[in-house]
Amino acid sequence: MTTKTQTVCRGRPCAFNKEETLGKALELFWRNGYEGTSLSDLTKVMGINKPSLYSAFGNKEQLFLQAIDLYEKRPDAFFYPAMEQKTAYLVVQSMLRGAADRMANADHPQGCVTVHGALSCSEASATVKDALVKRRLDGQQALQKRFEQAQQDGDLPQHVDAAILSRYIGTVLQGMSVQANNGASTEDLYAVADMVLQNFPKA
Amino acid sequence: MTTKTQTVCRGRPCAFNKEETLGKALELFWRNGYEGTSLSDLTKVMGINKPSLYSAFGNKEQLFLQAIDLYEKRPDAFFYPAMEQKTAYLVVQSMLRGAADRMANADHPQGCVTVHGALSCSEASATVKDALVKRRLDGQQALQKRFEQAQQDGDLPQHVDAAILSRYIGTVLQGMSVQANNGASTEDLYAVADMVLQNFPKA
DNA sequence: TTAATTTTGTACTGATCGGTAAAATTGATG
DNA sequence: CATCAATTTTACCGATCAGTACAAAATTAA
Repeated sequence: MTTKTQTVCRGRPCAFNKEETLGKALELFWRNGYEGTSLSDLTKVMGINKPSLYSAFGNKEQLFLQAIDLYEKRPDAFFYPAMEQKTAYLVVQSMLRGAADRMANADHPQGCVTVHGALSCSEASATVKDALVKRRLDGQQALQKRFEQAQQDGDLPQHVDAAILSRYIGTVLQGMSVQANNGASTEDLYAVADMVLQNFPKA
Repeated sequence: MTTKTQTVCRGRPCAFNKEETLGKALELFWRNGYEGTSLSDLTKVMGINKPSLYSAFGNKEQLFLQAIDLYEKRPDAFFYPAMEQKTAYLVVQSMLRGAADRMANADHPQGCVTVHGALSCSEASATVKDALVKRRLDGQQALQKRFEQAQQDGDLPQHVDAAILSRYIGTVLQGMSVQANNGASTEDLYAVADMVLQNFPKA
């Protein structure tokens, strides 16, 4: 158990910044998927050798899971932060526009790594696939809870089924991830987002 | 160039039905993706040896592309057939309900192989990924043309942007594929489809 | 029967896969 | 300076990857 910044430790100090290195792994997994990324690719991009990678992150699978953790916590994550908007409409607006901005951003791979990381894979990688499915379902459920809260707050009509609405928004977000993979621009995705927002149930 | 049924040929006859065998390859690619499927997996499920596979289908990449061709032409394909409905609304209704039915059908892998086959992959498989992107864009463009026809027919309002509407529907369909991968049932997907249909622009 | 032709099963190729053993290197501690 | 602990580099492991050489088997044509 090593802490990220160098704790006062004996022995040779770690020559790389763990979080920064993990970010490079994330970028690679994001672009090429879990099975499309090899350890040689990883060590090359991360700038470390395999034994360093294994001692710092465990193995390929654990490295991936840690990269996904970083993905959801990184500064320009948009999903969970959007949940803090004041009304259901504003939550969805922030979420869809955030998705349009980020998913087609050329500074990093297109789409969402939670969708692209391991949508289909061999049975050997089932653990990773299941972890991503769980992330997606967790996000959807959190959104459902947010909609239920909005109904209590009075900014989302009572007749709306929060489970179905959150599934619908989740569907659009995941579809936008595929669209970004198709080469859709932020502008293209904004148009889709607006279409959803125009029909969003009003209080 | 061998034709599918046995042409009158010299030499030892082919011991397997090419299209049927291709169907088994499709099922495997569909479930595990292009890179998640190995030649050993393929030969095992197809019931043939590697030299037979190579002489009949070329190589792994060409086998995949032929499997995708089969996918779009198989009896329970839903996308292009839906295009023949009489109005834009009916086209979309048929498309979304067909997707809900087929994508969560337990008789075969969930979702759409055009989305799941190679969403992310190593650069070595870029050809396959690009082929799938092209399929998705082709489908979306065909839908756009259908919407433009509907506007001429008078069953879709003129003010609607056919390009944006087709992108929106494509987004939902692709999102439904991910939802099916998450374990969503046909019922779940129907609810999403209904949500889209309720807000679909009326003539 | 024999020759020609095609597919079959077996066994193999070099390359790469994820993962690790072992020794050299680095730095803090005494 | 010597000791100890951790990380580094180098080299390797068995397994699997996609793809193929080759000869036995099966069929038609002569």
